[in-house]
Amino acid sequence: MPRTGRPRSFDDDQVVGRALELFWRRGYAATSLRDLKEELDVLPGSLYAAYGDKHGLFLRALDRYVGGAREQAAELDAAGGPVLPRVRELLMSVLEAARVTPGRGCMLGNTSAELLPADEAAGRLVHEGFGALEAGLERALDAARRAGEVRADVDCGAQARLLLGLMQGLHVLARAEADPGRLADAVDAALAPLAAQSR
Amino acid sequence: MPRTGRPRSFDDDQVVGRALELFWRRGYAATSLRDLKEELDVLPGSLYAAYGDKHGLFLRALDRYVGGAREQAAELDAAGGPVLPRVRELLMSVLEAARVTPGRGCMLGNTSAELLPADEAAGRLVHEGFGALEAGLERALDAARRAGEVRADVDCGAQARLLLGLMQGLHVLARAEADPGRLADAVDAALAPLAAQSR
DNA sequence: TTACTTCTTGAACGAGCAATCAACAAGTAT
DNA sequence: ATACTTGTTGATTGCTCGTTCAAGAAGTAA
Repeated sequence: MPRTGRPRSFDDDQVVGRALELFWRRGYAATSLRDLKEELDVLPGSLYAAYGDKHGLFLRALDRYVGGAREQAAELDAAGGPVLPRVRELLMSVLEAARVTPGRGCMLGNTSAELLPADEAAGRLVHEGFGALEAGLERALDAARRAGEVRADVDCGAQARLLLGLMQGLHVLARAEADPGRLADAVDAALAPLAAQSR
Repeated sequence: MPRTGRPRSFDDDQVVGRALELFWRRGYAATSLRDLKEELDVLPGSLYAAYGDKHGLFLRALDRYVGGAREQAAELDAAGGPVLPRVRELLMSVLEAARVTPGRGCMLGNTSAELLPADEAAGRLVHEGFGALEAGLERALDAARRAGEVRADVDCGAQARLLLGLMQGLHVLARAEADPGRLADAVDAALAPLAAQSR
């Protein structure tokens, strides 16, 4: 069935992507429609016609971020090979991101701090994102345990929650730290007890 | 030297305390002067005369929170006796607080997410608070190591940063979790490798 | 061409915001 | 009592916010 009417003048993917960048960097409330209009080059009326309201656009952007988190989680146990280095890389990338792109943190954690638990729609997406990361970590650790890379007596579920918690905490701490790299030894301290060969 | 002029009609400590409660629960931007006026029973003019502006009052409230964090940190290695149970209690209290008082999190983490690194004055206070907690944890673990409660090969500084990171992460995760208690096993997973007698 | 549908445009709306200020009140000092 | 200092009061300021809307533009359908 052919569509009728004037065609949309902007690219939906691109607008949601740029909106994500803004909401990620400045937060929900601190990002005004004026900011969005100037960064996205889309006038308020069009934004409202396409996404309902500011909150609707935010949810679209957050949903895209959750998709990215899902991909990151899937990569942890995608290919074979050692898992712990990939987990370490994921956590270290938090500190590296804080160094090269300060003041962004994690969109899930930011949203959690700013809008939860009041905003239920956002809460569902954040919960989904955290759930994907936790499940990805647990699957990866479990596979590593079966492969003998991780000690047999490790509770992979608990460890996954520990690592996810540390990851979110690093995002928070790194914001207040002039040199986020100072926190790197905490990552190794968390991973060391997992390795099968050590100790 | 005796003071002259009309005496202040409100109690400074009480006002700062209630302001902290508001900023803690709702965040900086989301707490309006109208909210403050109604909760504190102090009119805008008086607030500005006493604290300069909204941001000044916020810094006073944040400073008080930092003082509380400092006390918590000091209690970790104050009296003698086993340290690990007290550290465990500190982390578990995060989950308990999320259950009984949902949506508050940690004022340091909240401020970090909302205002850092842009707000330098707030940044100094948050850095001070995190620093006090990290130092308190490290001192406590170090004392426990000397007492034989903690394994001799533990890097107490790295562990302190790990535990502080986990603590902040739990604040973030607990907001998105219907049952924060689900995260308790992550706390035990973090502490288990420290204990001298285990394994 | 004409009718119809959808999207864009940009000004405008009411609401809420942080902050101000002149008039007034309540103390102290002499 | 008078002068002086500081605090309170609450209406008001200018501004920014998210949102709306009527008019026009750009496409399809017949």
